[in-house]
Amino acid sequence: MSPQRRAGLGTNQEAVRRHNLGTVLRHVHRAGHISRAELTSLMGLNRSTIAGLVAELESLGVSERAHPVEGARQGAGRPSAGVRIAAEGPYVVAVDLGVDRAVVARVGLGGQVLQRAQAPVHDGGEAWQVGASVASLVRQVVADAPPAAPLVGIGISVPGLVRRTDGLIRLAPNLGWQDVSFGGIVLAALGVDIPVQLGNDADLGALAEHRRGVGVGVDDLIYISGNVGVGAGIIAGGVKLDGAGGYFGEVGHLPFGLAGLTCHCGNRGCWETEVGAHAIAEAIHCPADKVAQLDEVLDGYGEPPAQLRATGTALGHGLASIVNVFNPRMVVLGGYFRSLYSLVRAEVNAGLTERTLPAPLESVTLALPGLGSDSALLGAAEIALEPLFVDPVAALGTALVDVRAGLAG
Amino acid sequence: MSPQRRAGLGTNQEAVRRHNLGTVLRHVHRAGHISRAELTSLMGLNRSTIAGLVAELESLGVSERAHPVEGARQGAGRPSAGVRIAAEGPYVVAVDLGVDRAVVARVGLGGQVLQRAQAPVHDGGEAWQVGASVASLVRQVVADAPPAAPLVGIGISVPGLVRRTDGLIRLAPNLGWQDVSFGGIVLAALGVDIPVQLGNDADLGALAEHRRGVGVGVDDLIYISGNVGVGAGIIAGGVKLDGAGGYFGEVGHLPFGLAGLTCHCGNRGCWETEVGAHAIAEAIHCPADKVAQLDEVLDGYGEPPAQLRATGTALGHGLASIVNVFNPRMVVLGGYFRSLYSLVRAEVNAGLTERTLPAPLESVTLALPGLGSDSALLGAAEIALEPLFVDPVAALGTALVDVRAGLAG
DNA sequence: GGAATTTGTTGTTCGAGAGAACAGGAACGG
DNA sequence: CCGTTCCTGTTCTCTCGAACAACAAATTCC
Repeated sequence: MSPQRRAGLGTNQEAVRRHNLGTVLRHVHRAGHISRAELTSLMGLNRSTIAGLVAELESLGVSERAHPVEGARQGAGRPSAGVRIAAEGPYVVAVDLGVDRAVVARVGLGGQVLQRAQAPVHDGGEAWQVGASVASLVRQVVADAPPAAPLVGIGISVPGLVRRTDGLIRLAPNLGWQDVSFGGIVLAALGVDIPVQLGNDADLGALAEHRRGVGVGVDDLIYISGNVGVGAGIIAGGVKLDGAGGYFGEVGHLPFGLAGLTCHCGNRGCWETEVGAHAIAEAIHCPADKVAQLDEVLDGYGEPPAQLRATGTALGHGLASIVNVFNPRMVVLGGYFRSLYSLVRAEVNAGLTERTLPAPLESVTLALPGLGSDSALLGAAEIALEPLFVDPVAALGTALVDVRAGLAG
Repeated sequence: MSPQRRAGLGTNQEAVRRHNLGTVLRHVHRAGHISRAELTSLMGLNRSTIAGLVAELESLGVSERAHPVEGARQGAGRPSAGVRIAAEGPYVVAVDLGVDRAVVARVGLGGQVLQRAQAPVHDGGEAWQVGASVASLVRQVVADAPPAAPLVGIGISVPGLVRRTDGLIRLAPNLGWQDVSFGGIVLAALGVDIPVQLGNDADLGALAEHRRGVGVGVDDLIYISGNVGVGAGIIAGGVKLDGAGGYFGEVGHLPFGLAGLTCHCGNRGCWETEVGAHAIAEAIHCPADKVAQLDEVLDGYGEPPAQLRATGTALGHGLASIVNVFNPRMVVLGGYFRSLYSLVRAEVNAGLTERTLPAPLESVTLALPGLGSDSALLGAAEIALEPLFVDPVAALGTALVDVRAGLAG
């Protein structure tokens, strides 16, 4: 699931080709439209080698020749031909499973959302019901796709703990799920067998912001997600961290709460009891049935009341500990923290500065997501696309070619 | 400093050879004595390719042909010739800078300590004084080395924050240092210019235990070091985490302390105020001048007094949070925690079990260091050896060949 | 003792990237 | 307006490293 290669293996020449082909595609995916000259300098390979790789990608139907990139290089010399994602190229389906709604999108190489659909998800719905409605959304989203374009896979963002090895949803408290094989359920509802990847919403938010959001070029970042529960996704050295089981970054139960309130996990003083959605909702007397739309409620405020300012300070203090431990260059505040931070920015910053050690403080920045509320969705797309960058030929081999017929059921 | 390759680069054929040669050497280093047949299956390369790589390593003088490995394979077939570290092969010097003493060792490929020396370090000593005495220890340790053997580099373990980019010691509270370029000081005292690597003691402990200690084969582990201050080194996915500046894993200032004692960092309730050496010393009425030997004091106890049992519970509770966040497969308790854990194992385990979430708890193990008190020292050796595994030819090129003459000053 | 099995060795093949030579296309300078 | 300069795409050849095949060597098993 992670892009890390197995350590200790040797490299044969087939692996070289695979890696280089995948890396070219990764660059095209990142930039959308890039010149061959840029590819040569980015990858440090010879012009002729790049030409061969680009030609192979074109023959695979994933990229196509394009006009030179606008405003690329100023000066003399022959302009370099562009490479861009093919119009009828491969795509994936991304699913963002929220507490109250599911968003499904068709996302092409390059990270563009080509089509989108959503539907409400009933609280406490059974997994197979949710799976059926997700499958129906998938069919909608895929209906207008070019017939020749292959479907590479499905990526699903889940608000809960996802086991790394097999994508099993171990625990999703806000969905009321435990040990649910949601990937299999969706595939069964669709009646196909294609690669499915699942991930935690905070992890995927971090991945998306790192690749396409405010965190582009930032190799050490943390994405804190407020989505009823509080979680973090961590990118360290440019790599998404998973932990032994896939549960890396569960910061919601760190005991930052001085009041010592009891948490649903059984312990006391968890950070979630201070800055979790339910805690905030209670503090500002927000009705319980609107907790899922807490960000909209917060956006409605002009001036923050004192309770929110105190929450902002608590958020800043908690972030200080997180920064001390993870030493990130950037912390992205996602979910309802996005709205909260806009309201009480001063308090959060003060709380952070007050408690962070000097060394980690000097290089860290707080930021809002560059992808708005689509972070997790686009992160789901990224993990579904990942096989293409590891081995384009193999990934296209397992892709679903005749999508309409395949999903007709 | 970290073994991660720069992302986005292409692989040319020169890089392939470099990588494969380094990987063979890495395996020989790890195993000490390994058969060529094992190398072929581990690396997935052809027999003849491995033969060529091994021949090159032999011609470089880093490995030599050996008898077949004892008790390797049972069954028919020609026994596979062994590969082992050359007797007069390259070595490094490892330095473990402690609070009260410096240990210096000559360490060969394969991780064997070939020679060792130590000297007390005066509390509050100036960096140049410490540097001079370290340099003198280095000369001792190198004196009996085979004259043909090259010195690849120096690795230094420091109890403090080390900046990743240049190895500057940003802050070492227990040495009273701030912004000290200790690597340069030692090199100047030696009068040579060879590669020097510095690292935090907990980080290096984690690295060593992962490669040569209890954590062999465990790709997600945490090493908690108790050395006056409390810190953690984290290996995730088989890679040591550094963070943006190199300060990843500073867990000593997480606010786990319910009593809310004031810490030297200015905040309240830091974990160090509960399980730090000074806190423990105070709790058991240990004289202040023996804090540096806290482990020996603890080893003197037969039955733990109540105060230590409470400390054990606090340690367990803190570890629970750490396990929740980092989701490791193993937690190694180093420094004086080694002695403490042996005394109050039950309390630590109970505290951990009580507060860890079910999912991360089910896969985690507490362990004692497999390398005793040499973890940080051997970790320092590992980072000094690392260049050899990235590019053996280049690393041997920058190595010091005529060591006696070079260090004669 | 012969068959089976596994490995080391040697020479050849194959494939991917590097490099050189040439052509194409634009900006620049006069 | 035209030649120069600069950079890039294209094509062909070269080089190098890994794979492959065939054979020899060394051990176990029957």
